[in-house]
Amino acid sequence: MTAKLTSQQALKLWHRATLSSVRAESPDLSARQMAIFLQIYLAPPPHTVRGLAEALQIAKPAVVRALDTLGRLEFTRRKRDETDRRNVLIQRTVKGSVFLSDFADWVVAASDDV
Amino acid sequence: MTAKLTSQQALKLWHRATLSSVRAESPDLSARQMAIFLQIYLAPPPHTVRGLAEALQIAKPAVVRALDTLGRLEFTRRKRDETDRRNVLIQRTVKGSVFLSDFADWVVAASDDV
DNA sequence: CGCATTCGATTCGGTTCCGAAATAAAATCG
DNA sequence: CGATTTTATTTCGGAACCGAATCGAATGCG
Repeated sequence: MTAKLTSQQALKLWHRATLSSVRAESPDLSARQMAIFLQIYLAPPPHTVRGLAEALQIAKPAVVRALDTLGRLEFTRRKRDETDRRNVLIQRTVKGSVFLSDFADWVVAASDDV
Repeated sequence: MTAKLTSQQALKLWHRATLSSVRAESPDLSARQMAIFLQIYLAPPPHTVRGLAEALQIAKPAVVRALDTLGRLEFTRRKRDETDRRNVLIQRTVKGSVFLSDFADWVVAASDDV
C-alpha cells in the first residue's frame, strides 16, 4: 500500500514529525530512549534489560538509565519476573500508550502530502 | 506518490529507523537536537538562534546548548552575521550532510515494506 | 549623543547522562 | 552444599542538560 519513500520524502517526514513533537513539549527523549520505548511497545514481550541491550546493541547500564527515565515519565514499568527473579520484565503503561498514540498522529500528519 | 501512513505503519517506520540509527552508534541526539539539525538542513536559510527558538517554540539557551553540541559534532557551524553583528548565522557542514544522508537511508529502508 | 532594545551567550543550582568497573541477588551446576 | 554463571543495578568522575535570570555587545531610535 505504501510506496518506499525517497530520501527527500523521508527527511521531510522526519523533520515535520519531530517539529510537532518538540512544539507539543513532549518529553525530550534521546534516540536511545525512543528506540527502547518503541521496542517495548512494538516488539513482542517479554522485555528484559538484557534483551533490550542486545536488540539495540548498547550496554546494559545505558538501558537501566533509560528505563529509569521512562519510568519517571511513567511510560514504562518494571516488574520482577517471579519465575526467575533475576529478570526484570518491562511493561507498558496507560501513559506510555497515550504518548505513543499522540506520537503516531504526528508522524501520520507528517506523512500527509510529503 | 506516497499514500498517507496508518498509525501502525508510522510507528513501525519510526521504530525501525531509530533502531538502525542507534545500532549504527550515530550520535545519540535528543528530539530537540534532531529538530534543530533538520530545521537547519531542510528549511531555507538564514538560520539564527532566535529564529530556531521561535520555529521550535523553545527557549534560546536551549538552542544555544543544542548548537554547542551539534558544533562539537561538527554537524553545524556558527558564523557571525557581518551585516548585523548581533546575529549568528548557523550553517551546514560536510559532516552534517553525511550524517543526514546516512539517516535518510535508514528511514528509506525502514519505509520499505512497512 | 544617550538610552532602550535586540541578540546570543553565560551563569546558577540541580538533574541526567556517559562508559567502565564493581556489586548484589538469584539461579544453576558439580 | 559450595562455586560459578547470569541478571540487573550501583558506583565513579566527568560531561551535558534543564529553565530562569542575567550579561555584554551591537543596533536603533529619539
